[in-house]
Amino acid sequence: MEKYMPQQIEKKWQAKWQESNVYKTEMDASRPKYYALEMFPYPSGNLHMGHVRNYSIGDVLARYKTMEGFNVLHPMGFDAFGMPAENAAIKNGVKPSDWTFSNIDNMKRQQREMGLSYDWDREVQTCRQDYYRWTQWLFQLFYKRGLAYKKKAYVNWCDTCGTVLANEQVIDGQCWRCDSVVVKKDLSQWFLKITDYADVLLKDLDLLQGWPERVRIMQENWIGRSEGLEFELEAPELGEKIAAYTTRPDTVYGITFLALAAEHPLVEKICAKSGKAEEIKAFVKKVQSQSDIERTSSESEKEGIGTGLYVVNPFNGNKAEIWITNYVLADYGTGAVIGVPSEDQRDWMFATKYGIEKIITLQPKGQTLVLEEMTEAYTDKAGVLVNSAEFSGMDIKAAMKGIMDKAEAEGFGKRRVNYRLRDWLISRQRYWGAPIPVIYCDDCGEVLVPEDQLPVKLPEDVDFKQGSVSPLAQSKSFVNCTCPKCGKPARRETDTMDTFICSSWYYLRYTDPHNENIPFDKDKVNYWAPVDQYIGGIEHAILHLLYSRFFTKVLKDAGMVDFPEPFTNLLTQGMVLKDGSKMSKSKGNVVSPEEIIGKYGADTARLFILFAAPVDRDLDWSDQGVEGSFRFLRRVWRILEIFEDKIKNAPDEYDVSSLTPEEKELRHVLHVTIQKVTEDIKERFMFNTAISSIMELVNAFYGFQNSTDVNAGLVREVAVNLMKMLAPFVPHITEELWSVLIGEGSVHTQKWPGFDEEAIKTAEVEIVLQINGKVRDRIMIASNIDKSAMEEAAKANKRVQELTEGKTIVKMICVPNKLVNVVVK
RNA sequence: GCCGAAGUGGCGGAAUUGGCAGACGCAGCAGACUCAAAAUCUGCCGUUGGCAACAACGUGCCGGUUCGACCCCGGCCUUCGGCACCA
Repeated sequence: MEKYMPQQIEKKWQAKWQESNVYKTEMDASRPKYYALEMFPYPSGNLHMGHVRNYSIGDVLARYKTMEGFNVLHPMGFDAFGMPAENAAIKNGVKPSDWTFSNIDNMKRQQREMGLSYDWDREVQTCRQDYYRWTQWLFQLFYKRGLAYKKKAYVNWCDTCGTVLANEQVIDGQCWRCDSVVVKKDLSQWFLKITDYADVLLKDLDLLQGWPERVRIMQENWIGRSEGLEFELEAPELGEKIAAYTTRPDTVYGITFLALAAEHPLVEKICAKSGKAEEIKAFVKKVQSQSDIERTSSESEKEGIGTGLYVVNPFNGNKAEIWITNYVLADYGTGAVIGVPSEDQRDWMFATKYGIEKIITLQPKGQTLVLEEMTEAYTDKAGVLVNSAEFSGMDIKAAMKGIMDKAEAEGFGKRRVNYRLRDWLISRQRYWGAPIPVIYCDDCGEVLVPEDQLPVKLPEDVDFKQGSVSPLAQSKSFVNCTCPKCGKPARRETDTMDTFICSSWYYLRYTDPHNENIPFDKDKVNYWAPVDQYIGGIEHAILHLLYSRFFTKVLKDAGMVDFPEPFTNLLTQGMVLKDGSKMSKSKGNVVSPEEIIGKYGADTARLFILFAAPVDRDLDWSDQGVEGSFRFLRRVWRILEIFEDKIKNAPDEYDVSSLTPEEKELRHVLHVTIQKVTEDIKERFMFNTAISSIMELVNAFYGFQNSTDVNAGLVREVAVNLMKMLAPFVPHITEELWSVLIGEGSVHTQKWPGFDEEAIKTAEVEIVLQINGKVRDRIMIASNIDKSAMEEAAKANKRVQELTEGKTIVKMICVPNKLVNVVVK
């Protein structure tokens, strides 16, 4: 055998695998399937270590499941629409498509150099017409089902990106991509009605037992369900009823004002009637000029302006002044909030600031609150109602029920569930995305582009000069069209879709990527999907994972898939850090995968990244650690080289009973390792400990490096299983060793090894002897002996005798094959 | 503020169901091989005391349960992540 030369053998095997198409998968209803999926990347141009980690984890699973006998689907593709391509066009004059495709080519090359077992025939690229045609088709499906609509609304606008953003894409009031401060704009935009599915998206989180709990909790919080009462308060001077929503109906007798959002639809009418029109308008203008950060920070000052107009509390006929405020959100509940200063801290501060009356309607048990002595609201949800007409004297629970019943009986209110989740704003005023397939006609209004005319293609005659808003709007050939209904001249929608739409269904397209008639065949999708194991970063906990769940539920309702959830199991990998912080160009701590692979080979890179930390924890990159992984592979190579002749010439079957005690011990270690590695991969995703136990096996193997007369059958057994167990982690070196030493077939198509129960058993075990819980000695005893025999062995021990002399043995605790604890006084 | 996760040697981490704390690796130290170095192989490697056998201490802090606690319970501290005027 020659020296271990990773670069040579890796290139060789990558070429062979590609040539023989070994990773191609076909549907086969007679075999159990396994769908392993890593989140597809944005084609930024180069893989980073996060990708390497992501794909290494997925590849181990895919290869392992294949060896276990599953029909494994393991595809890869590119989330290829988006701003960076367009920015490159603006900056360098490159066409977004050229920029994207050349980046894809480079990243695919890098992925191939990692030795990943993808079925490249199934690749999808969301920016290609054969894909976005179906993205548009799905948009129309949503439209036809009443789930896509256009409305004028105050939306998030990023000036730097020149486009609107979804709520999920605003992080701390800033654009998720460029960190610019997001402002509100009143625009007419397309939305998907994800709120229709809020309830089921929340409820079905229970089905996702294979997801990390924290991700489920994050989604639960994001959806934010609350129950309460919505009721109407009459405003006689306006001739209107104003609806308000509260989760504390028990406090309604304490209402002393009504707070409206600055964007509330009645603000204009209020101005007309109030006599303070100019002041109110000035206040509203000031509020709207504030950024989201200023407006939504809980520390920021609550401000408002009294309108002099009032509403009537329908429960007790009390008058309450209407205030316009900076803290009520227009798009949650009804945009109007009852003010109950004595039982809500924010209302308390607001009322104190503006001299608004406070009424106590709730008293804690065994205590009497007096307004003059209070310095803050009483917000505990416990106590007895006072000043609340027929509800006085009731506890909160009874009062809540009674008050809501009353509102419903008298017809001015209704129980209601509210969600924090808002509809998904999907319009983007950008070029490099899937055009929204809608036409506007002066006579017919909003018309869908007929299905046989899909895709609505992106035009080529586009000007990307910086600052130009919505490049598509400038392409006359794109905008001008005829109405599919009446044939008159019409205009095309010039907005494209949020790229998160493209990524909300790609995992379904992989099951049938070349279908030209429908997005995917029902039989195929129901065979392969849902994804058995999805792997990706925690940063998608809400965005992509919530949108994909929504899509799947709509497609299920449309009869296109039979399953309610797209991803049965989710693994959220940790980040790859260097020197304790995230790798970034600005910090200058980036380690390039290409460089590492060039120096040590892909196997070393994969091994290190899987060994250095558990998959779900952050991993600190260590150049010395990489050296260690490389050393281990050389060590494997060398021990097999030492035994080359024995391995090649030994039979597969041999007489195990003829082994020496030392050889039996090696065989014991082998089978314990098989058991441990199998469990670590299959049950626990603990690849780091799986690798460490393989290292222990190799260490044990080295104990025989100078034993020329060691049993050849055993050596072959150890070598064969060592190669098989390492194969999912380091596919190239194991394939090379397999071809040299075994010769037949590929290591990757071998059956995953089982372990021999007999070999795992041992005649003797070491047990610990404790006195009062402290370890005092260790002895070898026969395994699986009964309790009394263990006690006898402990009592016979010299150390135990010495240390218990003159003391009384209270009791003895025996744990089979582990320990005896002698309790003495 | 609310919700969640984590805290173990010089470092990454292990201990799967309450049962030997520190597997495996990195770094370090020593030996073998070598003219020498590198590479490789072998051994040592939590702290303190001791020639040693061994003893005491030790999993963020304080307390509890237990024969026995990194693990369970109560109360804190620190770090990280998510949400944050949602009425």
